Amino acid sequence: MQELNHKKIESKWQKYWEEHETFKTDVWDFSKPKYYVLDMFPYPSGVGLHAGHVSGYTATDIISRMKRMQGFNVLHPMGYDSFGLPAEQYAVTTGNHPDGFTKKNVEYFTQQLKSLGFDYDWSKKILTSDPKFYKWTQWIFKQLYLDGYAKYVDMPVNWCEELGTVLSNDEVIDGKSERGGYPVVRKNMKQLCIDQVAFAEKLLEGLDHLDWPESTKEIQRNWIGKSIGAHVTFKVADFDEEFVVFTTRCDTLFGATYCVLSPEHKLVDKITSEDKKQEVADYKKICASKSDLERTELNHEKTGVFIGAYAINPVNNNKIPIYISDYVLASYGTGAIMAVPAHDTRDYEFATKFNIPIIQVLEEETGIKQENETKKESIVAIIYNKNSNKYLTLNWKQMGGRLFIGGTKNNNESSLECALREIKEETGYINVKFIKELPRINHHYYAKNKNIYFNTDATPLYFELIDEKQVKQNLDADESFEIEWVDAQIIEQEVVDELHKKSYEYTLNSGAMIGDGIHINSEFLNGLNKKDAINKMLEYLEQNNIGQKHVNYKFREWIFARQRYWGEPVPIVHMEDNTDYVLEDIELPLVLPKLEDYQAHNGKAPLENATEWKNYVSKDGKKGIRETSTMPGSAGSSWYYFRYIDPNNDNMFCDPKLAKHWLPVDLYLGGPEHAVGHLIYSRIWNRYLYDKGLSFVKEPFKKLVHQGMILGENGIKMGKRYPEYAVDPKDICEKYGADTLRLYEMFMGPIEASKPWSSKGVDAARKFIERVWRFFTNKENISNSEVKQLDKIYNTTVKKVTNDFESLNFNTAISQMMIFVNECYKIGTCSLEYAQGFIKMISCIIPHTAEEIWQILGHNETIAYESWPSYDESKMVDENVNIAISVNGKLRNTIKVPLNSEKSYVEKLALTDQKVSKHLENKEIVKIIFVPNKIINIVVR
RNA sequence: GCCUGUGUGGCGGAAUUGGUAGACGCGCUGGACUCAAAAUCCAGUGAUAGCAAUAUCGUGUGGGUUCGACUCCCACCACAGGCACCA
Repeated sequence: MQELNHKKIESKWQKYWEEHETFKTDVWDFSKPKYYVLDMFPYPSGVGLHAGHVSGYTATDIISRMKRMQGFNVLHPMGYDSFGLPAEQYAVTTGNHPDGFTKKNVEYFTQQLKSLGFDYDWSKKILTSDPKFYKWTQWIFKQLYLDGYAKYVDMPVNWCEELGTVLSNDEVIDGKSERGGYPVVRKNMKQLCIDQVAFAEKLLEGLDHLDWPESTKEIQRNWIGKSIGAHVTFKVADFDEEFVVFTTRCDTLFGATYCVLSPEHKLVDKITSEDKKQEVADYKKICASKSDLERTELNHEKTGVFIGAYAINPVNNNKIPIYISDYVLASYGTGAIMAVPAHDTRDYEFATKFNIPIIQVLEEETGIKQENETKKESIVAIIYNKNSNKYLTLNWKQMGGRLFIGGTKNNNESSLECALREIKEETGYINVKFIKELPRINHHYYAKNKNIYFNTDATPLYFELIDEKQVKQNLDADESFEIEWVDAQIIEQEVVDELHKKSYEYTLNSGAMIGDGIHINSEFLNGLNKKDAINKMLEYLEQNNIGQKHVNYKFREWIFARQRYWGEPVPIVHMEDNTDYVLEDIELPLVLPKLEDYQAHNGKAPLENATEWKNYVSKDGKKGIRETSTMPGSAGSSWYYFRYIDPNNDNMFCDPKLAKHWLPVDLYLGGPEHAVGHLIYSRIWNRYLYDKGLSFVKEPFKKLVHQGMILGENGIKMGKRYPEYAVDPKDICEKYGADTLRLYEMFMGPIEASKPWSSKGVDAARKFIERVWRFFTNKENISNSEVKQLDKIYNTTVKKVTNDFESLNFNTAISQMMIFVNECYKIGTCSLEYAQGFIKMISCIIPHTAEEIWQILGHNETIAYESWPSYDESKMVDENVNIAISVNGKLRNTIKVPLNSEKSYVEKLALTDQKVSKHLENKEIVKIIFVPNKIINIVVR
């Protein structure tokens, strides 16, 4: 028997596959069902593959190998997302064109991927920075532009005057540029954008049908941020002006007591009163110098300025003040809101700070509504003692349990007066400090002592105790309770009355009532719940022409231009006559010119320096300047999955017949970090092409799986911080072989989980491969006749491995294969048939070793196209089966009985079993539960 | 704060239409082989008590449903990821 020499074997088979073009896919062969399995293509950095790449690529490799053996025509391609920052940096620092740098890295990457034995069809390799590829990136962009989805839009950006450039949010710190510390302001500028909002609804709808991780779908939904509401128009008092607000709660319009415009709102300057001009200008200045990040900072106390103008509430014609505040974002909705402090936490905060009236228009309802109720108004007073951290309660014992102070209002008495009176009468405390009034509650209850059903409008009030001073109580005859100070825990456990419980809950929240309830103070909405009231109000708004239903998205324009060199040139020319000209198809690709200086100076795009290149003269002699921004990194990756199918087509981005056959991608694997970037952009581009009839699927990626991170042996992310714990796949490959690395990474745990590296685990993987090698290359172990003892384990293994591979549970598939090998060792022999079946399965994970064993077993051809093993269910069941006997759910013994034994038979054995019967002594058997072939449970008393 | 996910031996991790918790691997212990070691093969290995048979406990915490709960329900805690004044 020969030694397992991984270096020899691996290079031998890699050479074989390459020479025989084993994995070349004939995309025009439609005779077999297709299977398209795709990895997120890497950025070809100089450092090469890391351990995380290997786990993802091995997973798709296993699937593609299995599918091929199952008779699918498999497409498993690889390429490089080769435009982008590191190559740009290289150009800037060395002054060399990034092309060579990229080519070198691509070569290094490809060689590494080949050394891992992945079954990529390298004839389909693509590079996004290759003019042959980006010709079509430009072409698709052109279609987007011609169809109006790509356009120049005026939008607010972070502008730094000194640097002369636009900065992204994370490049701005404390209102100053990260580099240089120059002031940054928000400014409107023309930007080349793609209107992704136009696809929002289709993107949301598409998510429902995708086999993707729920978390990723949720991230995309949040990102799109759909909210259904209404636009409502407010007129400005004393001006011939109006503004529109977006609200999801138009049912609360009667409670709108002020409006807020974002400081950037275009109406602000027009309607600000003379005496407020200075204050408003100052406030606007402060806001402009803040970045988005700062503006949305946590625990940021509300600020704002009254601008001296009033709006007219369109439903009741009330004059309400207009403020500006940075809690209203210019970029969301209409940049203006109606504020309903009673039912919105932020508005409540603002209103209490600026002493703006709060009108409650929704009341929660507690208790059960009855016929013939007596209406009344009442209060609930909650008193908190700061010093003891306790609340004052009245313990009514059998008469009603633990309550706060409650009482009915007298005529013309305010809630506060009533509360103070009741506190004094019932408890004798006189020095309490009023903190706040909480939302009113509509409560139904039955008063036993009076035999009356009441419906009370109850106002909870919150007080703090100033001192312990008490006067004599003044109780009615039917009032009998103990006064007790208790802590929050007791309140939560013992205050069960719905009204009092709810009142207490309100003390814990902000003063705004967000929940559902019935409308009050709202004229035609009174008595309706939230949903009905929204519908009725929408009807009213539309009838009276003051608003209409509106759907709003957080999703914004996708800025599609960067002031960088190493990206696709935008095929647009700004002509002398101020028109924009899009290049003809024949003028594509618009090739990126070489430059002497690749740096962006003063925020100007490097291509500004390409003087010759950027000056454009059309056939008929018209002059213009080319767009000098380049496309963002995500452009090429938004459609590359098309190009793999037809990489050399010069007439089209992809032949429609091929696109129709091969898409969607059946399995897409890559890191979760692309959840909202690449994975949304790809869906948008595909959806656009679908609507245009150029793609034939609504969604490009049918099933998506994210591979988890491989952590260092210390459980921390590999990287610069702990270089001693970083693992380079190259070293493992060298020392243990690619097969060991592949097997180990698949055995570590579930593919989606992040898991720590273990060098012991690598040893174990190598050990298992050697164990397989030793057994199956030893001719004495392989029998030409059947080995019946292996029937059950073999068939079970084939079934489990097949299913586990299919669902990407590679760790459990491997463990099952280990069980099979253990069994082979135990028995000492294995039939040729089973040995071959086993080697076929494991060849997906350790292809080099498996090919070699396959050859030793007597084959001349590659194992890659052998048919996948099948299994026989009937051979998977034993004649006998173990049944667990439990007494009151506790396991007492297991017995072996014939398969499908009757209950009566098992019951008799169970009851007379020695180990079991002693647990039955002196007990009465209540019942016996029997699950065939599994368990029998005897219930005793 | 909100959304999503996770929580099981010394470690990586199995097991969910509710039915023998801890598969498989690592580590550890013992045995065989060997002059010896490595490698290999075999056996054992959740905790506590006990010589043992065995008993009790045990899937983040506390309750609940059930003959029976890692699995279902309620509340809470911890960690990870995402969003965050989105009207």
